[in-house]
Amino acid sequence: MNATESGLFDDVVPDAAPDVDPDDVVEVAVAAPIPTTLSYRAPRDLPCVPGTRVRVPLGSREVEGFVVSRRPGGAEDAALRAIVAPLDRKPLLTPAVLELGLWIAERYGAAPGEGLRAVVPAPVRRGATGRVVKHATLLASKDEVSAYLLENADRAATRARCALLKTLLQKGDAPLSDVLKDAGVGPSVVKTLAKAGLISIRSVAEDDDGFDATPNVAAAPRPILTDEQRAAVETTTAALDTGGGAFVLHGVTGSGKTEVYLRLAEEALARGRGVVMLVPEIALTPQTVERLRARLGNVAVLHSNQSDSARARRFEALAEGRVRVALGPRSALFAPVRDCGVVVVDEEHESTFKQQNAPRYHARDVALRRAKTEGAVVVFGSATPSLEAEAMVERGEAKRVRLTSRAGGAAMPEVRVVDMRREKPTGPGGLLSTPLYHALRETLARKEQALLFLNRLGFSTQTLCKRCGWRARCDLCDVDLTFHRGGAKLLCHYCGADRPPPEKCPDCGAGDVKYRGAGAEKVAEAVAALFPRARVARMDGETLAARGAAERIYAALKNGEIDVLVGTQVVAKGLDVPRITLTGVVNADTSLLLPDFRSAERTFQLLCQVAGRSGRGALPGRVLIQTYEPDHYAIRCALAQDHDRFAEEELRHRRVAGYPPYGRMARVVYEGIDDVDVERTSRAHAEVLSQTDVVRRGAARVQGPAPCPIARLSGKWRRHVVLRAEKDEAISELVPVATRGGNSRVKILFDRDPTALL
DNA sequence: AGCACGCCGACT
DNA sequence: GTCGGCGTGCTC
Repeated sequence: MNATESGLFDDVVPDAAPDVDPDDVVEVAVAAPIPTTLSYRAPRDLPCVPGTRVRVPLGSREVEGFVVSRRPGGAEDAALRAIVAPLDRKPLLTPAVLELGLWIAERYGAAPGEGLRAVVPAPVRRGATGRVVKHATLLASKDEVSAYLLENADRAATRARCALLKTLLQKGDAPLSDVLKDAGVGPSVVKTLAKAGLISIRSVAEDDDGFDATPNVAAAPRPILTDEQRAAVETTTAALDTGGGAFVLHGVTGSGKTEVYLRLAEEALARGRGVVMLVPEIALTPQTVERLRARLGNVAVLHSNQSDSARARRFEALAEGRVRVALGPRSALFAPVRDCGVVVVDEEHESTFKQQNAPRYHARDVALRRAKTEGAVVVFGSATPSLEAEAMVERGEAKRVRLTSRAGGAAMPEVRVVDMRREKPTGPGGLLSTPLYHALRETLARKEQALLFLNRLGFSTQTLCKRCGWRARCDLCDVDLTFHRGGAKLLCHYCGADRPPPEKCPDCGAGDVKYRGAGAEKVAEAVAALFPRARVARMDGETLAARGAAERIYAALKNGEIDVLVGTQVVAKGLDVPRITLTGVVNADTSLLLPDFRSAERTFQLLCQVAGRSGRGALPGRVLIQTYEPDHYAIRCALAQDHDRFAEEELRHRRVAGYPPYGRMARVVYEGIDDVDVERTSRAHAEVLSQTDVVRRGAARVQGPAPCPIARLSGKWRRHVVLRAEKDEAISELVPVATRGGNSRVKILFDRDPTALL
C-alpha cells in the first residue's frame, strides 16, 4: 500500500474500533502434505486453542487439521476461509508436544500436518469411546470338565469342544478371540458349550492392564545402591535442579541401570514433575511395567496394540496431570506428560528408536530436544552406547556416568573365538565347530542350558541349481529367497512374497536343487540331529509370531524344559535364565559383511548382548564365537568386552571416512516402477541439489545418484543420493530442496540421519 | 494427498 | 468437432 492510498483510507475509515469485531486467525497444520500451515478465520468466541483439532475447508473438500497458533485478525484477513468446526473440546496436544511435532516436521522434511500426525496416535485422534470385548469363562468345575473330557476323549465329534475346554482350563477367564485361536477351533463350538452350561460368554470392558489400580508405592522394596549407582543418582538428580542436562548412563549388563532411572524418576515426582521413559519395543514386558508401577505409582503404558479407548484414557490422564509417568516405545516420547522433568531412553543404541517411515525421526534426537525445551534431564542408558552417544560425550553435550560392576556380583562370562578358517566343521551342514560341539556336549551333560545364536531367519539363505547355476530370487525384489523348511516354502524377507520350493531346476530341469547358507531353522535341526536326546527349541521372528509364544518359550526355558535354544536377534535381548551357561554364536560375520557403515557397530553390540545371556546366575558362563574374521576389531573388542576400545577404533574409522557421528548425513531415495524414470528423476534431482547454495559453497556434498544396495524392493526400483555435511545446519538447509521434486512415477523419500543405507 | 485445470489423440 | 488421457500445480 503506498502513502497516498494509506492517507485516503485513514480519512474514510478510522483504523481503530471497526463496527464488527473481526474474527481471530488460526494457523492450521492440515492433514495433507502441504509444506506450510494455512490460515483460517475463527470466530472470537470459538473455543479452539493451539493443539485442538479442527475441520477446515481445503479446495473443494474438507480435511482435518491441528490448530498451531491463534491471533486476532485484521481487515486484511477477511478473505480467508473460516474453519468448519473444532473437533475437540480440549486440545489433544500440550504446547510442548505441539512444538515437538512441528520441529520434527521441519527437521525431517515432512509437512507440519504429517509431523503432528506422528505425535498423536491415530486411535486418540479418532476419539475412541470404550471398547467392549467378549470374554469366555469356565462355568463348570475342574472335576466336571475332567469328567467331560474323559467321557468324550475319543469321539471325533467333540474334539473341538474338548480342545476349547482344555484351553479354558488353563486360562481360566480370557478374551474369547484368544481362546479360540489358542484352541484352534471356530466360533460355532462356543454356542454348543454355552448351551450345555459348561462355559459362559460375557461382555467386559477391554482389559486395561490394571491402569486404574493404585499401587502401594510405600510397600515396594528399595534395593541398597552400590556406590556407583548412588553417584549416578546424585549427578543426574543435581541436574534436575539446575535446568536439566544430558547423560549417557554407560553400565554393563546387570549393573542396575533401571534402579538409577527409578531413583531419578522418584526425585522428579517429588518435585512435582513428570517422567517419560522409552524402552525398545521388545523390552515392554509385564515385568518391566510391574517394576515401574510398584515404585512410581500409576504409570501410563502406551503401546501400539492397545485399544483405542485405553490409549485415549491414558492420554487424558497424563494431560490432566492425574498420572505423571509415561512408559512406552519410541512414540511414548510424545506422551502429554505435564512439566516433564526426566526423559529416559533405555537401551539407547537400539535401532528401533529410529522411525522407519516419514517423518523418519530418531528418538535420541527428539528426546534431547524435548528435554531441552522443558528443562528436563535426559538419560541415555546402554551397556554399549551408540557412537552418537559417544560423540555427545566427546563434544561435551552429554556427561558420561559409568556403572562398571554387576549389582548382583555375578562374574562376566568367559568369551572365546573359534577361528572357522582352521576348523573342520561338524554335524549336518558343517555348522558347528569342534570346540562348540564339545562345549554343547559338556553343557548338556551337566544338565545346564545352551543358547545358539544366528542372526538369520529361516532354513537356508540360497536355493540354487548345481548344474546350471540358477538361483531362487524374488520376482519383486533384488534379493535371494529364503527357504523355510517348516512352512515348505521359499520366502522373500523383504516383500513377504512366497512360493513353493521347486522339485527340479526351473531353468535346466536338473533334479538336484541345493540349499546353501544356514538360518536358525537349520541350526536347530543340526543340533537336534547331533544330540537326539536334547530338547531343542527355536525362538525367532517365525516362532514368535503366535500370540503368547514368547511367554511360553520363556517359561519352558526357566522350567528347564528346553536344553538348547536356537534363535536370531530376538534372543540377544533380555533373556535372563540362570541355567544358561553356554552361548554359541554360530556365525558372527553375518552382520559384519553387510555393505553398510554401521555393520561393525551392529556386530559389536549384538555380540556383547548375546554374550551377556550366559552365566547370569551362580553358574559360570562361557561364550563361543564362530567367525571367519577373528582379527576384525569388532570381534576382538567384543571378545574382550571392551567397549571403550571399540568406540575409539570405530570413531577413528568414521572420522576418516566422514561418516556419522562425524559429519551429518541424509539420504534421498527415489523409487518407482520403471527404472528409466527413476534414473532420470534421480539425476535431475541430484543436479538441483548440487546447484543449491550450501553445496556450491562447499558446506555440503551430494553423492550419487547410485542404485541402492538393494536395487529393487516390492517391485520398485530404487536409487539414492547421499548428502553429507560437516554441520547439521547444512543438512537443514537442504531439507526443503531434498523433499520436493517427486512426480507421479517416481517417489522421493527423505531420510535424515539414516541408520542404514540399504 | 486430492482435485481442478489444461493441453493433445481416437471417437460419435 | 468433443470425450478423456494424465502431467502440473494449488490448496488459506
